[in-house]
Amino acid sequence: MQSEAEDGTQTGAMITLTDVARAAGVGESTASRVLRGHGSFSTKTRESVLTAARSLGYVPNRIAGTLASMGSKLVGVVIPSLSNIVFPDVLRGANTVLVGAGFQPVVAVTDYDPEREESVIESLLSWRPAGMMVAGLEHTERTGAMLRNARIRVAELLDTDGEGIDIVVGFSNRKAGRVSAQHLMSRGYRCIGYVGHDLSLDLRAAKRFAAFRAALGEAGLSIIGEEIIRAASSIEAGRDGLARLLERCPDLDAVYFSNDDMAIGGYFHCLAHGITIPDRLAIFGYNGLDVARSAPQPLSTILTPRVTVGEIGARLVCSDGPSAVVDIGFELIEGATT
Amino acid sequence: MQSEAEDGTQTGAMITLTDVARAAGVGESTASRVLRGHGSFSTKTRESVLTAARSLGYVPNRIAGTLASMGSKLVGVVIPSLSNIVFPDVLRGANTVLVGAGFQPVVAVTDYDPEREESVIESLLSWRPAGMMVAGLEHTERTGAMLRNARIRVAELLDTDGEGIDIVVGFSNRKAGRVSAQHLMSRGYRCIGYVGHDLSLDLRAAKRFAAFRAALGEAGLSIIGEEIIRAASSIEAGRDGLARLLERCPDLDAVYFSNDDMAIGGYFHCLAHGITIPDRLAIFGYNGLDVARSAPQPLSTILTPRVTVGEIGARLVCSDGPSAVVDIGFELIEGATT
DNA sequence: GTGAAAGCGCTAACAG
DNA sequence: CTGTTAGCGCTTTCAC
Repeated sequence: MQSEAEDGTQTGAMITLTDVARAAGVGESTASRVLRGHGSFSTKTRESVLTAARSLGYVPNRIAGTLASMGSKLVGVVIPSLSNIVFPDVLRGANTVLVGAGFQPVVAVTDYDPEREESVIESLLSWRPAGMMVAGLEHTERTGAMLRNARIRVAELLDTDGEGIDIVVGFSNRKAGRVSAQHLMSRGYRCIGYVGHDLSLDLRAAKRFAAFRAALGEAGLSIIGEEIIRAASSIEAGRDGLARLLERCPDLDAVYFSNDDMAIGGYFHCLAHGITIPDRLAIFGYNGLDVARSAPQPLSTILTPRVTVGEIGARLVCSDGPSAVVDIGFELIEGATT
Repeated sequence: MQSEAEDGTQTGAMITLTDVARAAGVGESTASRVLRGHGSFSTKTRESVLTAARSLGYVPNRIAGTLASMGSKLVGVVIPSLSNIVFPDVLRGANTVLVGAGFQPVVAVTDYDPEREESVIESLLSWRPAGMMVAGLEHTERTGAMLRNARIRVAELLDTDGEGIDIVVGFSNRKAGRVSAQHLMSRGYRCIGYVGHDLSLDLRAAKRFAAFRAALGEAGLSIIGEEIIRAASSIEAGRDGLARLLERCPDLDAVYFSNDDMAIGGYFHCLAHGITIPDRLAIFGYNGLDVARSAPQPLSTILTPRVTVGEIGARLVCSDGPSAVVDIGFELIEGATT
C-alpha cells in the first residue's frame, strides 16, 4: 500500500529525493535545485517538482544534505542548568536569532560540572555543528582544545572576566560585585552580610562575591557574617540562609545575596517575621528577575540583559566577522529594599 | 602542519575514521567496530585503534554515522515557550532521561502558535529524529499527519483531555479546573472571580477555566467577574489584572488565576494594598511553582508534576512498547491563601 | 577476527 | 536550463 494525499502526507516507505525526481520526470539534481531554490530551472519544472514533492509528502533528509554539503545548520548551546530561569532566558534569545537565520539549536546541560561540560561538548561536536555557544569562560583544558580545534564559531556567554576563545558576550561579574558593594556602602550600610549558594561550581557567582568582598575591604569594611548553603540557589535556600545568618549575626543592617532567587527568599523571610525592609535590614540581589521587579517592594538588584546576551551571541556565531569581546554591561536597579 | 597531541587534540584538517584506521594499520570497518565496541576484535587491535584515535584527536562524525545506519540519536522537543519556567522544567526531565539513553534533545519553540508548531515540527522532522516530544494534544491537521507518517515515537505532554497520536503523558486540565472550583466552594467562597491571560493560544489554561466555570455552574454559582489580559501570563499581569478586577467587583471573596505567575502577582497586589489573605480575599493558582511554595503565605494551588512528565515522556519515547496514555495526576496544595 | 565493497540520501561540480 | 557522475564519512553485509 502506497497511497498519496493532497494534504502533504503519505503512507508507506520513506520518500526520498529520487522518488520526487522520478515522479516529476526530472533528474535528481534538478529536483534538489528546485527544492532549495538554488541554481536555475524553468517555471514548468519548478511546478512539477513542487507538486510531486507535495503530493508524495516528501520530507527532505537534512542528515544526508549536511553530509553532502559539509555544512550543518545545527548550533550547540551548552548551559549549566535548566532550573534557574536565567539560562532559559539566554536560550530564548539565542533561539530566536538562530531560527531566524535558519539554524537549529541543540541544547546540552552541564549541571555546573566541568567534566560533564567536557563530555557534552564532545558529544555535541560529533554533530558537526556550525557553531557553539557555551556559558562562561572557564573550561577544562581538553574542552578548550576541542573547541579551538573544531574550526567553528564559538561564543562564550555571560562573563567577560577572563580569556575567551573566539567570541565573548556578556558583562563583568567582578564589576557587578563591586558595584553592589558600592551601592550598599553609599546608602550608609556598614554591617553587611552575605547569603550564597554553593560557589565551588557557580564560578560567576564566586567572582561577584570575591569582588564584593574586595570592594568592602578597600573601604575598610568587611563581611560581618556569611551563610553559604551547600546546594543550588533557590528561594527556599535564601529564606533559610537568611534565617540562620540573622540568628548568628542579629546586628546586620544589609545582606548581599548570591542572586535574586536567594534574595527573594530573604525578602520572604523578612515579610514572614515582620523585619522591616530596608530600615531594619536591606537586601540586595543579582539578575533582575520578574518576581523581584513586581514584588510589593521592588528588589534592589542588578539587571542582567540575559536575553540580549543570547541574541548577540547567536548573531555573532552566525556571522563570519573577527573574534570579539562584547561587554553589554548591566543595570543597577535601585529598588525599595535598600 | 599536522601535529598531534596527547590530550586528544589536533591541528590541521578534520580527522576521519579512515585516518584513524590507517594510523592504526587496520581496515576502516575494524576501526569502526572498535570505536563503537560492536562486533569482535582482538585486544591488540583494540589498543592500536584507540591509541590512534586519541592521539589524532578523532571526533566521530555522527552525521555520517546516522546516514549510514539509518537511525538517528536525536529527539525533537517542541514546547510553546521558554519564558515560563514550566516548560524548561519539562525539558529538564526529558533531557535527563534522553541523555542517559544516549539521545540528544533538539528543542524548538512555538510561541503557542499552531502554525509555527507546524513549521518547526516539519523542520525538526528533516533531521530524522528517533522520536518527538510535543506539548499538548491540539495540532493543525497537517502537523498531525506529519507526526503520524514519520514512523517514529511521538509523545504528547501535559494534557490528557483529548485524542493522542501515540504516547500521551500528563494529567487532565479539565479535572484540575473542576477540583480548583470544588476546593474554593468547599471553603465557603461564593463570590468568585477569575484573572487570566490570553487563552486563545494557551489551550490548556482555557480547558481549566471552562471546567472551573462549569463546576461552579453545577453548584448554582457563577463567576462574578473576570479580567482577561491580552498578553502572556506574568506576575505583573496578575497584579494589574487583580487590581482592575477588584475595582469593578469589590465584593469578590476569592479569585481563581490562570496560573501561579498570575496568582503570585495577585498575592503581591494584596500585600501591597493591605488586603488580608484569605479573610478578605482568597487566591488560587495553578502549577505549584517554587515561589508560590516559599511565599510567607504558601499559595493554594495545584502542583503539576512537570519534571516527571518530561521524564516519563522521554522514557516512553525511547522505548518500543505500545501506544499508551499515562495520566500521572496532580496534587492539590492547600496553602494559606484559601 | 578482519577487510573489501556497496551503499545511506543528498549536493556539487561538470558536461551537455 | 538539465542530467550524469562523484563523492561526503560512516555502517554493514559478506566473504576471507
